[in-house]
Amino acid sequence: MTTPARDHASSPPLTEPVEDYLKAIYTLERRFGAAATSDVASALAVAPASVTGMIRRLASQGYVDHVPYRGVQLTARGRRAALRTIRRHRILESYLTAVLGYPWDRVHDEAERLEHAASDELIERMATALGHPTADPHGAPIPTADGEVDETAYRTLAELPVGETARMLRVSDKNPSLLRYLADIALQPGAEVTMVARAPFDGPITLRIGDAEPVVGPNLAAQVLVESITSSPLPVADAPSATFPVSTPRSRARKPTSR
Amino acid sequence: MTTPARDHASSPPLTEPVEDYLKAIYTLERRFGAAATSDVASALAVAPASVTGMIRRLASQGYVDHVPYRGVQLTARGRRAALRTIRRHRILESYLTAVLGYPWDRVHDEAERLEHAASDELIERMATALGHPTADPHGAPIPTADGEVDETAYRTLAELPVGETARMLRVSDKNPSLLRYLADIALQPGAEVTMVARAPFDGPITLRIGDAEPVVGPNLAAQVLVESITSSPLPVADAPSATFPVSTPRSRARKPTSR
DNA sequence: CATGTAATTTAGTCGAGCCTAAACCTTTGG
DNA sequence: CCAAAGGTTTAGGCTCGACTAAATTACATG
Repeated sequence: MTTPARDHASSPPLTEPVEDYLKAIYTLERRFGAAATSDVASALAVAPASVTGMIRRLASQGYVDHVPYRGVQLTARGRRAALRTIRRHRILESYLTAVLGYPWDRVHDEAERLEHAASDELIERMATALGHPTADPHGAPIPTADGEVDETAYRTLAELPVGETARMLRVSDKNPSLLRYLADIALQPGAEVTMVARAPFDGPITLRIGDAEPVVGPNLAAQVLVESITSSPLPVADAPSATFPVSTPRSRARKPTSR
Repeated sequence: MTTPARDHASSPPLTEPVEDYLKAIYTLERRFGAAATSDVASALAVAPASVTGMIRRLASQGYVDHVPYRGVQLTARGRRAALRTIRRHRILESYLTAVLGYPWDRVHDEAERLEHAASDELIERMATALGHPTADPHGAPIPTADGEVDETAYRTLAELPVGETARMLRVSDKNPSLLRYLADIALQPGAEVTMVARAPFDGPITLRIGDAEPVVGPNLAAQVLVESITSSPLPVADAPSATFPVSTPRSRARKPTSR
């Protein structure tokens, strides 16, 4: 052991913009395999040229691999950093919702700012206070402190065959009015939803949630992730649970295939 | 009423450094009547020339009045901004201590970062959760949401005459090891302390706190603010209070005399 | 009252992140 | 297969907040 390989030493602390870039790249990479400059730019509301500049810096510090004109991918180091920020964000959202009574459509912005300022200690205290939740209020899985996440790709509600019932798992936290509407029709993580009918040509979709039969557009349905309920009829609501759904644990993290 | 005097409209949001400068200037101004460039510099660990630069900007935006070579003072606008940040800081400290179990010697740094990121809504939710405390864990008064603070200048423990008893009110939150020591000898806000003896020539000071008689240096005693107990014998501890002392309300805010 | 010292300000730079405009690849459609 | 269209990068600038070094002011003291 010459150099003790202090590999994941805490590194110099990342700036706020850097954390935001890494988070955005992580998400885009998950979705498309690599993050395009213009997608990062619009995710961060920044000019494409600015992205190129930042990417150069990130690459020089070993957070991303960049093939000019071809997009970026996170290195292991970059991935670790991104997941750390995402963990903070999701624990903050969980805490704000469960403990401080924030409505689920308004936690995102708050968490977005706090995630850069909160110490590891604070985050872990919050996680402990919550009993180490595995998902945030929108159903997004919370990475563990050492960078494991469930990255399973679930189906969207739009893809659910007519007649089938599924459990609502997750929705993006970024659209407050969508979230308010979903709360209205009781389509929240943990809820059971049945595909009653789907009009042709991307027409309206009729669901059953509890006793109600809301009709929603295909765009909305495409934003909601679900998991088919094939097995047990229904194990009832899992507990006298609070406002905040502690989702069932899902499959373990999985390293991205390096193609 | 022509122009509705939207005087304290929220203004453009302040940057982190600006909030830090205003806070530092506020504190120094309270202590010395005006803030000297070099004092601001050392409070913020920044070069004096940097302070001059920032002060120029703050003055041009109406947050401070600057007389070159003579120091700065906050304008009403600057004072409002400073107190807003201070309120955030102190509520955060209170919350972290009372709800999340932070020890009082370690809340400062965390609050220092969060105070720039937390929204008004978050701060008010925390304040509500705590029952709108009037002082933080170190005894510092919490400004109200509309900028009122108790600015009474209390005596230090070092000034307490021999034989007199006082109530410990406050100590700076910035020195963790001092805070740990104070906790050791039970010298915390609300505690009763008696001046037993004071050795001459700034010698050691003997106190009585409960049944113990700790001996402390004059430097320490000078950092602790107290209030003489002249009136009632002692109204007992005010409640089955938590770890966090909700100090008694003190006299109202008072505008600084403009000399 | 002159002068040395300490505090303050000016002058000139720098890096981080952002911008616009212009040049440059890649891809795709004719 | 060639050219237009998009996406990407380069070039050149800007602001904020910091720095050092050098000039300037205020003040204490002999």
